Amino acid sequence: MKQDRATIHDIAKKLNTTASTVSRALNNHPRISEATKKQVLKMAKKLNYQPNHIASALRSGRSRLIGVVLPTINRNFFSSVIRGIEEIANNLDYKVIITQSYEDYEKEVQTVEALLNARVDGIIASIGKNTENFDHFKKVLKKGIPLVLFDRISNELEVSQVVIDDHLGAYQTADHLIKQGCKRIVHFTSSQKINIYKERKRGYEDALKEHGLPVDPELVVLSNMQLEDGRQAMLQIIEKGIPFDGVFSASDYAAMGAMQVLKEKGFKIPSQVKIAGFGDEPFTSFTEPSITTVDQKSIPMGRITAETFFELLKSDPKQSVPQRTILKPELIIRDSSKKTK
Amino acid sequence: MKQDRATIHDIAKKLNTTASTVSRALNNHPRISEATKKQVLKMAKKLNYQPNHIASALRSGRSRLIGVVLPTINRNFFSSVIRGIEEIANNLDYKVIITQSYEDYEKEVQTVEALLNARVDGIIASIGKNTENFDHFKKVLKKGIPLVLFDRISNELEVSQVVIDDHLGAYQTADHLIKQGCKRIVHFTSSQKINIYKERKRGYEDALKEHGLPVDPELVVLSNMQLEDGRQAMLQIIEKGIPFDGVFSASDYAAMGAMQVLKEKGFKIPSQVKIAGFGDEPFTSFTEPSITTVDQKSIPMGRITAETFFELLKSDPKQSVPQRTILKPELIIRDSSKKTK
DNA sequence: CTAACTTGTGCAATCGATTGCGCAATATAA
DNA sequence: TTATATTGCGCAATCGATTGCACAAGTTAG
Repeated sequence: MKQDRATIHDIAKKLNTTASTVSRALNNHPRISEATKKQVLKMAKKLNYQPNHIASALRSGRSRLIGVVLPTINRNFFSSVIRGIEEIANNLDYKVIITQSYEDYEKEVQTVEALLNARVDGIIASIGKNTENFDHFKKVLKKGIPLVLFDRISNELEVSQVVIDDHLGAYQTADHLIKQGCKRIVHFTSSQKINIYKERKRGYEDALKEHGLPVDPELVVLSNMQLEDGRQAMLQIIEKGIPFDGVFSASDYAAMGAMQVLKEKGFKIPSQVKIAGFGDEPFTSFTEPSITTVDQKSIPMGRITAETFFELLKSDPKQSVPQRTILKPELIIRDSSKKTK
Repeated sequence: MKQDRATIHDIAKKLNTTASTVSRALNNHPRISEATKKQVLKMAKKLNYQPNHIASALRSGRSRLIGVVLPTINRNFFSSVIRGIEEIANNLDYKVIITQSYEDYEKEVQTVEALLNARVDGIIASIGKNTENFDHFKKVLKKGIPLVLFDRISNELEVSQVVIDDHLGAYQTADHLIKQGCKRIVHFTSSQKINIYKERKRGYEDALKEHGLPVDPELVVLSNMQLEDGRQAMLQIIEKGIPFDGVFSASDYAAMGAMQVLKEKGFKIPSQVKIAGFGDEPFTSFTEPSITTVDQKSIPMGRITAETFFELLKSDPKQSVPQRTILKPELIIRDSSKKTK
């Protein structure tokens, strides 16, 4: 009784019918009678039949696998997005394969290649920092394989994508700092080749202009925006004696670094200097003072990315137009930017 | 020329040989001559041949897929473990499918079932909080499919597993607090059905005994140990007027909650009360004061889990003995437990 | 020089499900 | 009642690679 794996043939044999009929019955094919379907289902249950997805994938060309490519998984933002993706995919009985590019171009290319070989039904990706050539993604598109990008995107690609409105998030944050009294706001950013940082910087500048404040390049510092980068950047500004009364960092980690240095140097936050970050990293609510930041809506972003993906999957690959979704970020005001008259 | 997907048959045709030979040549079979191998490789490159893993999986029974089951991916510990797992798996050209159980028993069972249907070559899992029946894992073992558990394990299962020495981590932490002068240490823990919390509590108690201090059940609070739970627990202790001079929480989040309440109530940390958590969440180094905690070695844990998995995969399923690896945790001493004479 | 291996390849079955086509039986239309 | 549709199901090919077995040619042993 225990021949572990029943196949559709086993079911067919027991029912004196053929595998074709069983297959169609299980897939709820309209040309199979209700009676037959019922029988098949019953026998399938009795034999504890479990479909072999591999066999199905080979013949049908649909593997029910999605490949996800991202820089690294152990960062709050990315793991939250994956959470959202997996949630939706799981409901539709799709499996999610995750791979990491470690911000390495070669690795990203290899990884995409490997996913194609695994015959995933489509790919969801967030582009690595150092990727400037997009042929590997173009290849995916050319093959007619669904591709959706999120957060880190490229305008070079005609592809569906989901991002937050980085410009708006940054604009609102800078606007908020200004309204709290800041006149000279330091901005930490990173390579302007990366869409999100370019947009955030633009948002910052637009807010300044809107309020008639000068846009001073001296106040803008480029780095990788890790904790240490934020510290160094802040130190430099202070040592150079550049006057400032606010810090808006495009990354929470760099904001934290800046805050540490400021506190060490005896600046009072928020009375002397106000601080805001970006990303709503969990730690921002636990610091002292807690850090004003922008919620990137990572879990919804994952869900919407997955939904976009599945719509693409359903649609005719030839005539579908890339969907571009822009989510609204949310400014989270905390103590680091409180007005102190 | 661009018939996108070349198969081994295409290669065979061009070379006037058969698919068998091509297959063997590509797999470096010893019975194929070097000359033939060279030719095949060359033609494969020329045709831009990409193996179809699905077809290979169907015939060979090896899918090169690993299923990973965990409560939720967007928690630092778990995403770090996955990072480690994916690193190793990727090197060996295996793909990692991740699934989340959301600490839900039914979901966990379904998920394991689904992974089996996807014909993964094996499963790596961390058991959900509410799982008390392990039949789904026993089934995996019975089928001879490699299974490795990490962190949240069960003694009911004869299975390979990778954990940290929770007892040691907790013992060292409690020992440290005592040496810093604590005499009455509150302990936050969770369901004692979960191995890690049981072990941590044991470590805490053993340290007390070792130093001749009483083990007072009044000082032990059970909860889910999220931020809010930590707050509530701390409030209760304070309101009940139970005397204490230290807090050792089996979770960093609850430690944070406790710290917030203590500060709100005017307690001085660490001079009046010393605090320690467990897990080395990123935020613990950013709080004020920074929180003493235990590094769970999540990325190495992921790597070792994967390595254990692949050894299991190589070995004869019938005669392999479960491997149990216990990693040494590392106590990270920060300001929240500094001695203040 | 013959028996016994070793080497190098080909044949054909196989993994398990899907699916285009064909056909009989039944239903509907005219 | 006859012509046309519709319904329900089986046949057999197919997806692309793997692999046990057979066998010819070349090697080695005795």
